[in-house]
Formats: sequence, C-alpha cells, structure tokens
Amino acid sequence: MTMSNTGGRRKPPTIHDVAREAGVSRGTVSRVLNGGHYVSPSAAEAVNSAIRKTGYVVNRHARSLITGRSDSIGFLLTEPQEKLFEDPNFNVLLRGCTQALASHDIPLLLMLAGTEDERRRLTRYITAGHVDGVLLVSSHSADPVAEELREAGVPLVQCGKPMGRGSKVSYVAADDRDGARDMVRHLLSLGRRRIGVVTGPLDSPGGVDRLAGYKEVLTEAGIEIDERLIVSGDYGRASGQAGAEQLLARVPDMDAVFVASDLMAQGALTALRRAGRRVPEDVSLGGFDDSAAATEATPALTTIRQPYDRISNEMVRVLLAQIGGEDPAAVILPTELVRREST
Amino acid sequence: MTMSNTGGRRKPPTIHDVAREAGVSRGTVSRVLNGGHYVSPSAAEAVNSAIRKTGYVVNRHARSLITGRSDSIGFLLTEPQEKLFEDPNFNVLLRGCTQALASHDIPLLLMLAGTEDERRRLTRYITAGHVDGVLLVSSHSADPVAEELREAGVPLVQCGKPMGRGSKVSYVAADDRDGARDMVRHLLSLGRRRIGVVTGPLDSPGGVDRLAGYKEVLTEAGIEIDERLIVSGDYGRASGQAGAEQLLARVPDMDAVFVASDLMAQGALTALRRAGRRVPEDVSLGGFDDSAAATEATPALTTIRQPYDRISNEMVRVLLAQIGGEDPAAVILPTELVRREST
DNA sequence: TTCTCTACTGTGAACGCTCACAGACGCAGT
DNA sequence: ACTGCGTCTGTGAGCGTTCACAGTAGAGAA
Repeated sequence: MTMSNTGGRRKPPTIHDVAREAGVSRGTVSRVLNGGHYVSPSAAEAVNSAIRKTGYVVNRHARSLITGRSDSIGFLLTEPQEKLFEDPNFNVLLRGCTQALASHDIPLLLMLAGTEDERRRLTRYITAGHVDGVLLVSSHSADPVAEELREAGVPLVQCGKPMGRGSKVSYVAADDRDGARDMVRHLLSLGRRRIGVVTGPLDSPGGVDRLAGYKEVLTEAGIEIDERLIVSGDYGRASGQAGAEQLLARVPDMDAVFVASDLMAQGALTALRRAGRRVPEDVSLGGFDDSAAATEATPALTTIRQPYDRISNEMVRVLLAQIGGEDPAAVILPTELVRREST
Repeated sequence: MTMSNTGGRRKPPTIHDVAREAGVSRGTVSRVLNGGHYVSPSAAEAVNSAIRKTGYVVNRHARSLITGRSDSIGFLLTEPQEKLFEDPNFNVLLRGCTQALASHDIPLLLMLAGTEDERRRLTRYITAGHVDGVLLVSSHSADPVAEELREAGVPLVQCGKPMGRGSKVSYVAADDRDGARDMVRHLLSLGRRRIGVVTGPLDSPGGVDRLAGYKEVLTEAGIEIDERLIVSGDYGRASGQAGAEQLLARVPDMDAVFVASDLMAQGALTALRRAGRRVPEDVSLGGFDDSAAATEATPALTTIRQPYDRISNEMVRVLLAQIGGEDPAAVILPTELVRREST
C-alpha cells in the first residue's frame, strides 16, 4: 500500500485535474485560488478538498506568464562580497528578508554582482522582469545599479541611506545620527571630556551622520570640537587599530573613543591595550552596530544596536508596497544604546 | 534624445519581435537561442544582431512552462539558522554555490526551513517542480527532508556525509578522517604523547570520522587509546571550553588537544589559559575547519582546512550532472593542515 | 531526369494558468 | 409580466516559449 514512486518525477496535477475532481470549471478553481470572491461556499469547499486530495500546487510559471508578475524578488549585492558575508549584521539581514518574504510565499533569489560582467548580466535578468522587485545591499551608497534599475522602473529598496539627495529611491536605515548622539551623550555622562572619534568612510551617509551626531552633542555640551580627535576609517578592523593609534599619538590623554563600527572598535581595543591603556578604566570605548564582534571582544563592547531584524522586515514591507503601486518611501528606524563592559 | 522611461515598466520584446526584426521565424530564433544547430550562418547572424538591437531576454516562465524545467535551483537549510549563518564556512559555501550557479546562468533560491511549517511549505514548493534540484545543508546528517525529496525524485546534493549508509543520496564532503589523521600525526611529530580529543557530535559522520582518524594514528604509533582523553562536544564554543576543562581534570599532564572545530578550540583556549597552561608551550592545540575563528584566536590556531570553495563547486557540478540524468555521486575532497601559532 | 539525402526553415499545437466575457439564476422593484 | 441587479459559473482566448512535424532547396547519386 506504499506509493514509493522512487526516482522519476511524476507529472504534477494541474488546475484541470482539480476542476474535474471538484466537479467545477477551471475558472472557479482559479477564483478560489486567488482570493475566493464570487464563489459559492459549496464550490469553495469542493475545490479545497479536491486540492487536498490531489496535492495540487499552482504552477507559478504558467501564472507568471499571464499575470506578468514573477512573484519572486531579488536580493542583490553589488559589492565586494567577502567583506559583507563576514558581517554578522548582513547575515541577519539576509535571513530576515528571506523569512519575511517566505511569509508572503515569495521566494528570494540571491544575486551577487561582484564583477562588471555579473552586474550587466543581473541587470538584464532583473529588467527582463524575472523578479518583481529588488532588495539592494550596497556599500557604495551612490550605486549606479540603483539608478539604472530605478530608471527601468524596477521596484527597489536599498538598505542604508543612499548618497544622492534628490534620487527618489526607497530605503530603510537606522538612525545613524541619533545613535551617535546617544553614544557620545553616554560617554559624557561618564565624565569623559576628551572624546576621540574614528568615523566611517566620509563618502557615505552613515559615516557622515555618525560624525555629525558626535559633533552636535559635544557642541551642545559646550565642548569645542578638536580636529585632532577626529580620524576616519573604513569600518574594517585594521583601520580601527590605525585610527586609535593615531588618536593616541595626537592626544595622549584622550579619555574616551567613539568608534563608528564594532569591527573597528576591536582594532581600537588592540591599539589601546598595546599603548598600555586600560579599557574602561583609562579610556572608555564605544562601538556601533552591536555585531557579534561586540560580545566577542574582551571587554565586551558598549555599542549602538542597529535593529537589523526590523530593517529587513521594513525593507520587505516597503518593497511589496511599491510593487503594489505605492510611492517610494524612506524609513528610518531608532537605534538603541547597549551598555557592556567597555565603558 | 534621451529615452528616460522613468517609472512604468515597458513590455519587454518577445521572440516574435526578434523574429520579425531578423526576418526569420520564431522557430529559427528559438534554435539560435538553444544551441544553434541546424541554422545557417547568415540566419544566426541576423538573429543575433536582432537580439542585440531589441535587447531581447528570453522569458524563462514561458520556457519553463513547456520544457518542464525551471532552470533554477534551491539552496535549502533545514536547521537552526542562527548558528549556521554565524559560521564563516557556511557563508563561503553559500557564496560559492551562488557563483558557480551564476556561471551556468541559473538563479539560486534561498530556502530556510526552520520550523515544521516552513519545512512542509518548502517541500511542497520543491516537489511541485519549482526548482530543478536542491543543494541541501543540514546539521542533522540523517535529515528526513533529504529522504522525502529523494523519494519524490528531486535531484539532491547534500553538503557533508549523510548518516544512513544505504541511502543513495549524493553528497560532497571533506575527508574528515584523513584530516584528523594529519592533525594527530602533526601533534605526534612535535613530540606530544598525551593527546586529548574533543570530538564533534557522535551521531554525525563528521564527528565519528574525526575521532576514528585520531584513534587510528595513535594506534599506528603504538600508543594505547586512553578513554579519559576523549570527550565529545557539539562544535560550539561553550562545549569546547567544557570539554577542555574535563580533559584537564582527568589528565592534568595532557600535552596536546585535538579539537574537532575551531569554535570549540577557541573555547578550549580559554579553558587552558584559565588553568594556567600556556599554548603552545605546555599544550599544543589543534582545531578543525580553518574558519575565521582560527585566525582571530590568540594564538592563531593550527587547524585543518576544509576546502569549502571546492566543495561548493563540486556540489553544483554533481547536482547539475544529476539533473542531466546521471546517477547520484559521492565526492570526498582532501583537507590540508594549516600550521599557525597554537602548535 | 528522378530520387535520396542533408541542411535548413516555417507552422501549428501545447504547456498551465488568468482574464474578460457571456450567460444563468434568484430576488427585488416597477 | 418585464427589467435590473447582484451573485455565481463556464468558456475561449492568449501569455511567450519549445517541440514535432512538414516542407523547401540544393547537392549528389543513380
């Protein structure tokens, strides 16, 4: 009584089979499948049990062919992927997007556009309508791909604030400026006054905004901005170490550092330790991201938590809305100060 | 003279448009698209330039509808995803598979089956023929999903050796036994004789094989197996720490440990340090995986490199072969000893 | 010439679905 | 009775491809 059916895929049932089984027409089955309006309760019941009995699953290709939708979306990465894949936050984002989409029964296509060739290939693929929309993760905040897709009319949501001010592309981002403000305020509340900063890349809005928040709070507190206490990095561990070394050389009695990423903060930790500074006794150290690096470091890093789980949900929500015809939207989500051992 | 076309996706050209442009029939265009046999050079040239001119991209839905293939494959994760996504090796694998598939112009669908519901939904999706095959990553080495898909006749390649001996499912794995042998031989060559081992889970082939390699080499070297020197872990950091503590308690003069994952080795490092042992002076420590954890640890870990870049390529190769009608295959790839500071 | 073979090309039909339309039915208002 | 309306249902057409088949042209053999 087993139906092992080992090997050789059997032809799946079609909407026709279901219709015959339920004693109705294709049209009625289709109506039940898509919302179920204008169909009598008895017919709906018959169709549903026929679906269960036959194990019917809609053929998305046939559906897409006529609707023009593909009911799938692309998760596009346009940058050096080694770096990104190492970033725990990126992984949270990818996982979150996949799950958020899954709850809408929409598959996610992973697209990596490292080289120029791949970029071209994927742009073609996307503009040909093989996905309904794109979730874009790009470290370049003024990515040409974003503009190209937008011009082609492809619904698009970017992770992080894009650089171009005028460009009408949707995005979801954490509130970098406010996060930085919280951190610097926290350092001030500890009695620190000579607070250094290692910024992110200053050609990205994230880098700029975090620095702006730092400056604002100090100015509000009546502390003059000391340019010797400002160095810029690239979010990578090495640049954090170099940055902290530079700061210490310039201002040996610095009593706190705000480092614009946890990875850089790890590097800064190494530099501080080598220079004989104790953290947090001599120097308070604040990071940004609340990545795995923050808890793995010793001492564990006080940092600013970016709500990547919410970011992914919002990206999906905004994208689906845009696919549904709504206008592009910008969403900025609040950050949260997470206190640990480094301050 | 710009054709900005902002917003509103234009209807893409069809094979019909190309045919008209080239002055040939649909059939000829289709033949050019699929291999180009039985088509005259002049016609092929005309079609190709028409394709370039119109910017034609094949509609995969229409193609799939008739061929029955979907020309896409699924990357299925059946286990606690938080853990896996943290694993750098997993990320290499995902990236490698995506790229290997991209070179065949095949999109990868990311599928996460954490809950029972998702598992059912995805099984339906897969068996309905929405993907041509599945790359499966599962920590359970005897995953019921694997068996279910195999029975449904879905081409499938698993990452890592599956548990069931008889089951005819394709897999690609590193040579765990041989890697373990290399490591233990290395420890012996350093003059170590009281070598402990923290194994992986012993209900998985990887865990079993690494322990087997350890035992083999010791036996070959004429050293008796001491059960007090064997504890088992679960590949996680915490279990490595606990394992090393247990070993030290049982055999205080242990002079080396082979730990079956780098993450566990990090934990073991902490335990050894707390117990006042210097690494590598007092105790040589060998890991497994060559993950990021290995280089981040201080001292950097000597470990066994699993060739995840090659594994991903092989998984794709074997899967495509199987889709093409070939029989399931098992591929075992050689590992490599990477010497760093911990031995 | 005629026949055969090879190389090439065009033409329905079909894949499984949705959509627009037309029709049927019951019920209320005129 | 007729008309109108809202609810429900079936039918044909068509989405863009590939595939099988039929057909043409030219070359070479008989």
